[in-house]
Amino acid sequence: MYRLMIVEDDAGIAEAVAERASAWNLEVRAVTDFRGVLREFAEFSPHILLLDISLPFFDGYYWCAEIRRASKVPIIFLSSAADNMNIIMAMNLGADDFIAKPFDMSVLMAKVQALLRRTYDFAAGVPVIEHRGALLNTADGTLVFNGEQISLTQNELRILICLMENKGRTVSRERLMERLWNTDSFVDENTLTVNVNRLRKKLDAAGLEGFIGTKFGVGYIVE
Amino acid sequence: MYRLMIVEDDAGIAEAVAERASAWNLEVRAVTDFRGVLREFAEFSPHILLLDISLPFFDGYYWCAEIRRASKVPIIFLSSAADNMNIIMAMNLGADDFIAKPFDMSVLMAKVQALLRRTYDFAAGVPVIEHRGALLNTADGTLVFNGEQISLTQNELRILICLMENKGRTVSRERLMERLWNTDSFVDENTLTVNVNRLRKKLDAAGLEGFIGTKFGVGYIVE
DNA sequence: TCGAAGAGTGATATAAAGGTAACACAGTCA
DNA sequence: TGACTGTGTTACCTTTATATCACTCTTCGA
Repeated sequence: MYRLMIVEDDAGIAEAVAERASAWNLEVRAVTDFRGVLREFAEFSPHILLLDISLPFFDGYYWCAEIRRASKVPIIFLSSAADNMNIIMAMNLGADDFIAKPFDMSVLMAKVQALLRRTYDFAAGVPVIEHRGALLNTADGTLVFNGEQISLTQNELRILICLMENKGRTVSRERLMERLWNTDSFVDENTLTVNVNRLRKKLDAAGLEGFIGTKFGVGYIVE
Repeated sequence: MYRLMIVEDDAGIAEAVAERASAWNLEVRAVTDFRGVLREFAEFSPHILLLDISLPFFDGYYWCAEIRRASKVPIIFLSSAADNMNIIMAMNLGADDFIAKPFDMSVLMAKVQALLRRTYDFAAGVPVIEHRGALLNTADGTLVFNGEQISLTQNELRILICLMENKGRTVSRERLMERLWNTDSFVDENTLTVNVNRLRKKLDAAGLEGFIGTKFGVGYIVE
């Protein structure tokens, strides 16, 4: 089951989208704290994100840029200011689509489906990332390798998702910190180290030695 | 270099797109045989496909469905018939986006780039410098040559970036000193020598002998 | 209410990177 | 050629980044 997160200050629209998306069998979270978007994003870890541009406190462009620092999650902008400049700006910030308000709900849903399909592979109905024969199901947070199931904690799962979403590339410790604990609560840097360590132990025990590599002075990598 | 294929019977549009896409460093094929779309598709094997809906012989929906039987290539529809029903239909056929005619060329290009990025991984966009077949990934400090990966330390990376950005020109030791240690802390001049030495050893070991040359009394050069 | 699991903290251990000094070697010029 | 200066090489030491371990605190359910 895919998770959809919507950041939209018009409660009417947010509600309508939520209702319709639920009908499409999507789990929906409508953000209401427009200062804590990053925290909610990290918590909910959606498979797709709908972003309004005009928001209280910070605008959609800001959140898009922030989120793109740590995640490749598909992003669709929803905005009444749908002139060419805004569209181009959004795309350059890493957005995947741009829908003008008011929009037809069926069109939105069709685009959401298309983007989910594009991102999480055509055939599979489940968002699964594979590497070295290990299958990470990002929907329910299970890792399967060699027929055995490795159970991960929240923290371990988030770390692994972030690394596997970016496999082949180094993910900085800073990014992981942001993704796990969003700046409001000050968490020791070492806590990340410890959590990576715990994750590695589980992977090792399952026969996945060296699954997570260290790039000294930079971060971690799965490759 | 990505290949873009456009299926469009208005030669003016096709040409304009081809021109603009070339400027974006895309290889372009404009289909002219509207019965042999599949053959041309197979021949050219594009990374992305732009499809008009109203075409001679068969319409864009037909080709989209045909192509989707064998390929997951990203498809963007271009059409003047951009009502909701058409959009939904296109998306359900496996399209990735739908752009109404007439369209702004910059918007089209932004969407093409976004879709290529989404489909062929975000890696494109990471600043990479090339020389003598060696690729320097400035984001995570790795140098790839002959299939093997050389990991560099912070200092080594900075030196190499500075030299490769100025390839063909001699970079003074003074300038490297400035770039590595920002004047506030007084660092021995020899430290630079040592770091260059360490970098050279890694390059030599990877088969890149003489990658960094010395200009006696001036500085270092990559050429 | 007890115990197990998850999560954060601090202390300490280890490994990697960076800096320094001593000396060797190479270009330059009288 | 020999003195001088710039650069290369090596060994050693300091600093910093990461790993590991032991402990605490919280939550949650039996």
